[in-house]
Amino acid sequence: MPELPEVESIKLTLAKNTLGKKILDAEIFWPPAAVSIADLDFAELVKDRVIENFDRRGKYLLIGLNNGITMIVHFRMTGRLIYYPEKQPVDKHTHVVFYLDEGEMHYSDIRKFGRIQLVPTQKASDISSLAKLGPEPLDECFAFDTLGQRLAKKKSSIKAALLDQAVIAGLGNIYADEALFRAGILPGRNTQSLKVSEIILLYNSICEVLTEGINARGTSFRDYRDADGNRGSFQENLMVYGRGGMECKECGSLLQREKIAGRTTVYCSQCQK
DNA sequence: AGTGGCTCCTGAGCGC
DNA sequence: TGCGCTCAGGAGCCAC
Repeated sequence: MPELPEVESIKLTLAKNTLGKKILDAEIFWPPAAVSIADLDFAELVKDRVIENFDRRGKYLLIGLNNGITMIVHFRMTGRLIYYPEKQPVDKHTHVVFYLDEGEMHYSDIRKFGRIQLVPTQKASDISSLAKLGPEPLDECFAFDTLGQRLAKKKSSIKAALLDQAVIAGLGNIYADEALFRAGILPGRNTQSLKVSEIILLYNSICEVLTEGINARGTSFRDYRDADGNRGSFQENLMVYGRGGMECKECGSLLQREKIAGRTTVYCSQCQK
């Protein structure tokens, strides 16, 4: 499931392949995936437009076109945006195809949760899903005290707080569990109970796990692929996610699996306090 | 402001 | 082989 490192990897591979290319046409095979502006036609709005820039906010990918329109992509669970240099047949999960002046860009999504939404570029940061996002964890201005201040306002479990995109943008179930393991903090701990020393550990763990995730070109636990169709490799480094009932790689005790904040959460009751 | 439940979806994995 | 069940989950929404 694309979280921050995966979306960043898609952004980089897609930019490498499609920056400056023109969209000759778009074909929509499953209309709910392609959200247009008001009642304007999606394909008409992107047709004959040049892909000008790429950006990312949290788990959202922003693709700027030269007519003042931005495509905001959220992949949710199984969304993929893949560039093919040659003509590529569509399959049952292909929802949108962008025909470029060189190659094709296919949006597919098995579970149909993801969306490509068109917005006027000037208003992109105002749309509610982007406007409410918390800070980017890898921005230079994001310091541990920023994290501390934002956590201080929460009264939930630390796991719920990390998944809350308004607190910090880009973490999902995988990197939240991994960051908590590295910080040695139990996911069910109330946010208010965290000491400053633990928030510093957590801050460092979040930055570390996301940076390593990006360097590994993402985690391909199951479905994730970058825009070249390649898998990432961070799944090899996972300490807890998807390892419930298995031995902790640090201490050998059995990893616990529990629903916290409605999400399957894996942790080590020995290494995390 | 918090939690829990529901919704959107399909495929994998399991028991029988 | 195949049926039916459960599970996976990001985010928006609603009720409490």
